[in-house]
Amino acid sequence: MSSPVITRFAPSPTGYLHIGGARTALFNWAYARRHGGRMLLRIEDTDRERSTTPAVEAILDGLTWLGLDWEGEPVSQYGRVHRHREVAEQLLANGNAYRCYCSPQELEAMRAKAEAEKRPIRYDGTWRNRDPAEAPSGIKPVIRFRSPDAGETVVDDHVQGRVVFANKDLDDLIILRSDGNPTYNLSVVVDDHDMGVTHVIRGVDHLTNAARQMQIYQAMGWPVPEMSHIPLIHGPDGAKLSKRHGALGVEAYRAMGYLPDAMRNYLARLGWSHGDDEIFSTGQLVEWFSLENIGKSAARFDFAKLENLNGHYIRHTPDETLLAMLIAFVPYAGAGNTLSAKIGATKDKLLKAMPGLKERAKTLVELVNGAQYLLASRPLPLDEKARQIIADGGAVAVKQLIPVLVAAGGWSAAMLESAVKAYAEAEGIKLGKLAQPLRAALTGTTVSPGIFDVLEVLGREESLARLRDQAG
RNA sequence: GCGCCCUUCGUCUAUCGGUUAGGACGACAGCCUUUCACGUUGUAAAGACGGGUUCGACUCCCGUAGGGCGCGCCA
Repeated sequence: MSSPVITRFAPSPTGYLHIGGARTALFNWAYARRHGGRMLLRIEDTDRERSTTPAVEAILDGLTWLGLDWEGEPVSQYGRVHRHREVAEQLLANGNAYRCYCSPQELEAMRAKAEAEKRPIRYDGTWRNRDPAEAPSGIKPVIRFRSPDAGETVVDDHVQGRVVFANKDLDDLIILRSDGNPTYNLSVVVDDHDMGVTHVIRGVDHLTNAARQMQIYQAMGWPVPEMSHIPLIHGPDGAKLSKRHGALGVEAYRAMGYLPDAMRNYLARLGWSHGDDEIFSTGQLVEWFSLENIGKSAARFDFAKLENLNGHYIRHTPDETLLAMLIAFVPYAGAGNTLSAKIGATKDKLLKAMPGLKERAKTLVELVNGAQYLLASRPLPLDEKARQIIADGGAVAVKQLIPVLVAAGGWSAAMLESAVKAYAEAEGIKLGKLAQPLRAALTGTTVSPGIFDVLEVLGREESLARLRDQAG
């Protein structure tokens, strides 16, 4: 029996859960599920300056919204500093680490010089073999890991393949800061080891770290977990994600009205594939997921495709469920909470209109917008100009009434206009005759997006019925 | 600058030496619908470039170009 799979998602709480992190979490989650294992959650909060509690909450929220659950309580990395220090001391004791008394200024100068001379930017090993007796007084040392200076370190990665690093290119990294706090590469190794993580799945930006971490594993005589470094997600323009496009937190996607199911499906398909399958359930994802089918190149985030998928999921969600989702969504839409009361009060009508509504919406935002004609309070709020137009009447008024309706009731202009025209044509009557029923629409009770529904509001049910018969 | 990685339609991808290079989104055109949407049919659209290896390369190797990531007392 092989040991159970344990994966982990280890975000640093310096901001929201961004889209790349969400996908990393999804892959870790899917892999663990696939193999009947567990996914752990560890908050990498050793950077006390930048870690915040709201960020932790945002991450937990995001994961929960996406439906990605983890095993047990989230582990605070900072809560384990004592253990990290202990390991650093151990490394020091067995000669795999040493104290370095270089000041930050010296290091900065070292980097600047290397850059000016177009040499690789690395720590020069000043204190590597220097007698600690020469240590300047008053300077608190850091502890550096003694990286092997010859040979190579090989990362056998499930996604990247066999990646070889020459040890001479890996300098002696700091594992314990002068203030006694551990740094990332040490903490990760210690935690992954102590937590029994068997599979590390994270972004390729950690590939070089993987090599350094392997050296620490080896120095400690610990088994190295299976590594998988997944490609990054780029913005639509191929460049790094920026705030303007994909680098939004998942809560932004929730606010845009995307469904978690669609999100999961889209994210899974971004960089991973199962033949030609495009739309699949989470169950299928779990059943099919494998590291081997993760591509190696970065993928661009494509809103159009996400939107299409989301429309699919909206259409295939049962009306009652969708209504519930809509109600739950409103507080996140940022449109103001007055809507939520209205939706509550309009539940029955909404549910009735849902079949027509959901076919036309690609996001929950569009769904709300499409339902405006139901949500708008009657009589519709009219400005002075609109009032005058209504007071008038006659043929000209129809064309003027349409914009009023559009503005006041949330109809689509194109839809309403063509509906009115088509209706007049079908009835063989002049457009002007419709002024009165259009006025009624402003104070009436209900309409829905299709032409038949708009006609309903015009109060001509009998003609409507006739048209429907004609249509078959 | 040094190291590592990547490169198939506009985008996400399939292909794991032999295919008319397939699918999806998007685009365009038609059908359905007396609107919109949904649905549906079809069309255009790709192996970065140059060398090898091979009977045969999108697929393997080398180089070039382009892109990405890393090189913090950040994670």
